[in-house]
Amino acid sequence: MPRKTTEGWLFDAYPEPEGMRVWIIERGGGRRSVLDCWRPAFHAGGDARALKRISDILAGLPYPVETAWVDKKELFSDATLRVLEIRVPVLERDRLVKRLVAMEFALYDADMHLVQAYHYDRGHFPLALCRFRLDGGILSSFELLDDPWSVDYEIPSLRFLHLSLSGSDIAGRVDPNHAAFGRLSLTMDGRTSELEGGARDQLETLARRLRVFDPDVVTSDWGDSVLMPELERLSNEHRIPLGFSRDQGRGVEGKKDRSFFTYGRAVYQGGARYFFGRWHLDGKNSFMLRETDTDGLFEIARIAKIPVQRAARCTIGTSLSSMQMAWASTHGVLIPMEKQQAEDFRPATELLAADKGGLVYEPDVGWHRNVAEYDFTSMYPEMMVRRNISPETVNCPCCPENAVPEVGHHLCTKRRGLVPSVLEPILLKRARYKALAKAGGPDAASYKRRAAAHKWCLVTCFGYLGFKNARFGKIEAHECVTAWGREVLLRAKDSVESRGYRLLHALVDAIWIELRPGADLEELRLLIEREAECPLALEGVYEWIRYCPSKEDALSGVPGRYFGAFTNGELKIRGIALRRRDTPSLLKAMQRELLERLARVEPGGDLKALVPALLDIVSDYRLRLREGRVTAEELAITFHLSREPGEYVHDTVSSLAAKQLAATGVTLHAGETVRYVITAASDAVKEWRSKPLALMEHGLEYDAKKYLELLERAAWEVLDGLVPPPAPKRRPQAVKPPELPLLWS
DNA sequence: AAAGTACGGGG
DNA sequence: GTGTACGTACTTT
Repeated sequence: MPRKTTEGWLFDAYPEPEGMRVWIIERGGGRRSVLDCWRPAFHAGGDARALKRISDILAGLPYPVETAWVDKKELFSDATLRVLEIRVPVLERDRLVKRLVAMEFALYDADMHLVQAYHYDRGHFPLALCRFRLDGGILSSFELLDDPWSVDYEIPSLRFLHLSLSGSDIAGRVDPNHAAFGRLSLTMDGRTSELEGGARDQLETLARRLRVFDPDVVTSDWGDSVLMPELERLSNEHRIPLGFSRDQGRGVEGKKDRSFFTYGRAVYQGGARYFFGRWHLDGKNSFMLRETDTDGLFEIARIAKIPVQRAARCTIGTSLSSMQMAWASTHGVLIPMEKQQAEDFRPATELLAADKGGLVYEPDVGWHRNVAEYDFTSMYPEMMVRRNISPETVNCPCCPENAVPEVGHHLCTKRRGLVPSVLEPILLKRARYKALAKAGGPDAASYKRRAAAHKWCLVTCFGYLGFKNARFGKIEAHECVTAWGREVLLRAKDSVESRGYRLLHALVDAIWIELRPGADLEELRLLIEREAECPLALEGVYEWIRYCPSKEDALSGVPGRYFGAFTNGELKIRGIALRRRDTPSLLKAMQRELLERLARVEPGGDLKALVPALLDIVSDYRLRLREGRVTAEELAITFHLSREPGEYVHDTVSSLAAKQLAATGVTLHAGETVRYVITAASDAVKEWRSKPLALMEHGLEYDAKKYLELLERAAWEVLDGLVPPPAPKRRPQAVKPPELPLLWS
């Protein structure tokens, strides 16, 4: 058997009966697969009797089992436990674990994703550069030449092939679920070609291109939900194997589609299609790809040790979980099968104090000039790292004196927590990427996307602490974070006000200060940062900023609704129609035009002087609506289904649009998106009230009166406070959108 | 008046 | 293979 060493990147890994099949992209360009005879380990604890019973079961298994006694740490108690380490063939683990769990044995490290467990155990990660020692087809050892925390790692030069359906995005159709199956397009080396001929010819061409070009990555639009399933069907029907997997012995693995809830909204994920020895990445079914492209995706795969195809499709919570498990695994800490920690009992009064989230002030409603905004950078992760907040460090038996403000919890000072240990390198790496991006250069954009990927990890980490199903979550730890966050903001407020500045607004991790002439911004920043004990950055100085009033009560403000222009002319907009996905793009464009005009005011200039120009803008849009100079695209309302169409109780224009689509045979899931136009908002015939773009065959029909109403509302949202309030008519509140002739004539 | 429903955030 | 916030605005019944 030939022995050799080769330098290359660990490209793919998946289980086989004898171990892990590993694909390597060699520095010289070769693609080869080898077998790593690895077996996963899990651990069993319990008393002597229980372990004896396990030994008996293991002895009766028809395959080889390795066992050893090892000492491991139990995370929450910090106790050392002697446990039985069990190693079995990869493909046997899940069945054995299921059997032992059913017999109520205490198992650890037993339900991790197998490929992730492989990476933790071996100490490598996806896309790691290694020197591999090969013994024929066997991977006998390797040397890691890479570091997941390095910022300037090399990525192998990958061959991409992009698959899409032409005609799948036509006429505002959101995805091909709602359109006919189009023609297949291939893009390689920047050249796109449409496949010609009937299904047979197209399949043969595709199979040939895959074979000849041999891509490492097949990217697609809607590959998971539509393209791959359809190609599979055709491939079976015409008996033309496509060879998507580079591994000749493997087909394509399918995962079922699902709808789930996250951040209070439904998400629909099309069933995944995984390849072997090659990747399939569906750009339309991956949050990470959409947000951060392959730069962020590879970054996540490397630090979370999750295979790239999977990292593309899983939520960041899963990636974060993996980082925590990797940390536990390398630090000899036992990983529980599922979340077992119950919430500690607390008296009702404490619960009340602890349940508050971030601190929120009511802004000083109105238009303001010369305002500085400072943000605490990564406030929650910073608190976790700085204050050592982790599920196992909360209310430890040893440090009652290290109290957390308000909530009645305390934190350990003796033992470094798992969560801060995992977060600290992420915070540092993100800061390095941000600095590199700021420095410019050819890779600046790539660094920026990697920093964005890290940002998502940091954002998620806080939420995950309070998630009841998280393996390492604990609600008390979550409460400590928000409590410290509130303390930081309170200190900042005191710090600002004690220097005689006026605080206009404060929101979780941001503060807005009315500046005095000659104020030293950096001095102020340092002062607040020192007193609040959290890193602070100047977000910018506003030439003007408006805090919008509540529409229920014109005298009170809404914390998250404001817009302003920085002195450099850039806009920051929050909470108004322009920011909402369900606002027609026509109205977004109008609001943006108004705001951009306002942003061009000369320093210290009079905003009210711009009113005539602003009213002209509104008039133009109004006229366009009246004269029909608008497209369906501009009027379309994008609407996110929170349930299946049939489950809606009320017939809103949105649910009616969804129901119409469903009636034509389109299966819509919670979490999917429908775009529609309001055709006749109050028509007695409900199906005539709105129309999905996908069903729009003839000319555009729209409810001009309704859209004009929405337009006035959107215009008013920006202009309120600059133009005189409309005379009250039947409705007494001055904040209601004005009647047309009164204000705009 | 009450209940149903959608949205944002982070950059 | 997983975060069912939480407050506001608007609509339907």
